[in-house]
Amino acid sequence: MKKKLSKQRVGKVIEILENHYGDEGCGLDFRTPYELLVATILSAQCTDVRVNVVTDELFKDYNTPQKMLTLSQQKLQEHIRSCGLSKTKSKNILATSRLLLQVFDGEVPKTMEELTELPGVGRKTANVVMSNAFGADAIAVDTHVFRVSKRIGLATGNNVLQVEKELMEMLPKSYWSKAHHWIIWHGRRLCKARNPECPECPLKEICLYKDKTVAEI
DNA sequence: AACTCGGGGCA
DNA sequence: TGCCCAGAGTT
Repeated sequence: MKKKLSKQRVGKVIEILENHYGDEGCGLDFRTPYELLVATILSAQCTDVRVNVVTDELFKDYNTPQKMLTLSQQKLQEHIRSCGLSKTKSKNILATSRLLLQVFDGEVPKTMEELTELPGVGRKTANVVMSNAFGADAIAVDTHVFRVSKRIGLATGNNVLQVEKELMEMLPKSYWSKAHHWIIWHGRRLCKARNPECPECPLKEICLYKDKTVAEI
């Protein structure tokens, strides 16, 4: 039996998150489509803070497919070492850059189908590019968004597709991008997968998950 | 659905 | 030391 979601409640949750976080934690949405694509590939199993440190340096000289391909895989691997999984990621970034030049005329494609064809680009990365770079009607659901949305009562689904659909239904489109950031930031800072800091949480009065000390989601 | 990739931050 | 991290690909 699914719990019913109320738009009124959702509005309250978003209002609280906005007042609490505002412009904090505006991670990966300020780059060009290519930079955003590369940064998001790098973000797998790695915190946004580390991705930003690495890409701030990397993109000074290598912010297009052409420039990226002047790097050997070995050299790129050294640049992105601290993001982890650097062997796979460097290989995928170079293969993707090659495909962009050979198949997509040097541009980042604008459909989910084409994006997910690129090596190292899965549903989540494609979604981030579609929504953040091209303003498409999409909300990227990662582990934080999935967990936090369910805890604070923005979604009830049991997979990312359901949660994505619910969030798009429950949130005004003008808030999709901002809400996405707030939810992720909240998941990093307080609503952590394990040992969430509920006493510090601005949502503790209305959260469905309050007072839990062990993660169940 | 479960497993692997992986270096660095933090307890 | 051991655990964890804005996922993707393979089996």
